[in-house]
This record gives sequence, C-alpha cells and structure tokens, in this order.
Amino acid sequence: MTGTFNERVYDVVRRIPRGMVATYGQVAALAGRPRSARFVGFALHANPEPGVIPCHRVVFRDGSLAPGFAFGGPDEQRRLLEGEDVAFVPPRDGSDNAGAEGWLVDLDRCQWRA
DNA sequence: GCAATGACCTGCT
DNA sequence: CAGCAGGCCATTG
Repeated sequence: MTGTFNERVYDVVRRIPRGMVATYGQVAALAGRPRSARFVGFALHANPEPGVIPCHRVVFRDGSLAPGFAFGGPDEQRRLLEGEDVAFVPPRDGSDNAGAEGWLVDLDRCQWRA
C-alpha cells in the first residue's frame, strides 16, 4: 500500500494548510501525475483515513466542489470551508456552477500553492 | 485472477 | 467559439 500513487495523493492533501484549498489537477501534479487527476478523486473517495484527509479542501479547477459525492454533503463541505476562513465568491456569468448553492471557492485568494 | 470503472484535466478538431 | 476524445493508476465486482 505504501509507495503507491494513491498514498502520495493523501500525503499532498494532508499537507494542505487550513484555510486553503487545492485543485485535483494540482494535487495530481504534486503527486507526480498531472494527467491522472481522475485517480485523485478515486483516492479521496476511498478515503481510508477519514478525519485525517481533508477531502473538503480539494475542489475542481473552476473552484466548484463535488456535488453529491462529498463526505457528508455539499452543504457540510461549504460549511467546513467557511469555518476555515476560506473566501467564497458568487459564480461568474458564463460558468456552469456545479457546486453547493452555486458558491465557488475563490481560487485567487485561497488556492494553496506549494 | 480478469475486466471495468472512477470526486478530472488538457489538447485537438 | 464549442464539442469530443484521450490519458493515467488503483480499487472494486
């Protein structure tokens, strides 16, 4: 189990500081597989260590969250991000928002950079 | 043990 | 400008 791409993803997500969010592509890139963002979601879905891996800090490239697949519900995910001082912004015109309540994370201010 | 799918992203037509 | 297809590793049935 150790030394797998999946484990590397958990390590990156776990390194995300509070109040910051990372995108799947970014986590995948930091994990060493910029073209394997799909498996990042798979890894988080497996979530072998809940409470240790802040899956709610991982969002899409657009800043939207994962509707229906959140650990406890999209409403809970947005609530957690707000509780961590994460900046939320209304959806821009022209962008289809698939997030919770149509609120997107302000990647310009809260996107975690290595 | 084999086969198919999976919270995505990027590039090309 | 918009739509379509491909790519990668691991987990589950």
